[in-house]
Amino acid sequence: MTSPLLVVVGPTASGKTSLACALARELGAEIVSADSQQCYRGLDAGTAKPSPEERSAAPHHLLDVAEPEEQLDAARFVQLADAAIAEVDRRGKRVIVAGGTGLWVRALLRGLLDAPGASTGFRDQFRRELEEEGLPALHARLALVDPDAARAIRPNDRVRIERALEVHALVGRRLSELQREHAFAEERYPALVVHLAPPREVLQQNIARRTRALFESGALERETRWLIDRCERVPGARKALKIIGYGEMADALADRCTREEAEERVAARTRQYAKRQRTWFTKEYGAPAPAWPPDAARLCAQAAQWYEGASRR
RNA sequence: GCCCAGGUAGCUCAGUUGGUAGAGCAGGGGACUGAAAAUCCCCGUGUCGGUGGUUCGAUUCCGCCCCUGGGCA
Repeated sequence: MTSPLLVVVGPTASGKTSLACALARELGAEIVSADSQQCYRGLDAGTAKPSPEERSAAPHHLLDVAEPEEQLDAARFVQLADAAIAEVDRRGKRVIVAGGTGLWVRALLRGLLDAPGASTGFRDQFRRELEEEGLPALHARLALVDPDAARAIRPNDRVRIERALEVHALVGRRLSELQREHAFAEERYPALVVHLAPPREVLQQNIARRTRALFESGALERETRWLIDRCERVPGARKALKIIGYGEMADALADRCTREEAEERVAARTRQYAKRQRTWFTKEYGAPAPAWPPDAARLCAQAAQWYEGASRR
């Protein structure tokens, strides 16, 4: 009933898209994207979304499924991905999951604990309290209701302090307890994970080249102008300026910095992001094979055999 | 040619009333259960431009030299 998944993960600019497309073509598969930014409409070049040509070579799912001002979270992603996988499966085709958002891939394969999503009411209140009392007071409050969570969460990590308090306020149970019970123990899909990780120099070159092209082509500027215009009309769209590239380009357009500074900043943030991804995926799926570039034909044969075995079970 | 201001970490700079120096950024490592391209934690030896002098001791004070800005000729 649960279809087997070939999962391609790796840092940004590691070649996930082209490998996934090549495998999809050979295996007659469709691709489900696990990317927390490419799911938004209008943010294309800036998020390195697969091009129309790539998308016509292999059908992609979960790209362009939300507006930039909407918030797609990990739980919603899992729902959408489950539906997409089921639909592809129904048509008798194989599924490849490709993506760089570690939490989303983990949530898809092993589930999330059972708790409500973000509550705007709670978060507005939290923001007010944060201003009035300061973060240390809120961390101290967490220590009262959930000492284990308070110990595990750094006193400066406002995002996690907020979430832990939120869960406690909403369901009356400790987040630390829910985490202990869940422990990512679900096995939602049989999965073969391919962890792509180019050598550092290759990755840095790819990032530099991609960043250069983003600025040179004018695509980032065009998308940023569109986004800025949207920010003025649609509440909530501003959060997209946090995505690597758009905020920096917005700064350059408003003369808060030069284009060169913006480009350097974008490249640096991308490198840092890639490093966080490498850390996550290495911990999660082990160190990648040192051989580079990956042998697509061999992977393809392996994958075909694996799909075979997995669906026979 | 003269005058002024500088030359300290990969970059931008702080500092040492004389006891060989530290921030931000970059860089490296790590954490991560509905914001995750987010959020957070840890990591700082570098001929303190060169060379003489004064001194127990100079990156710090003095002389000369080199380099970079700016001004005057």
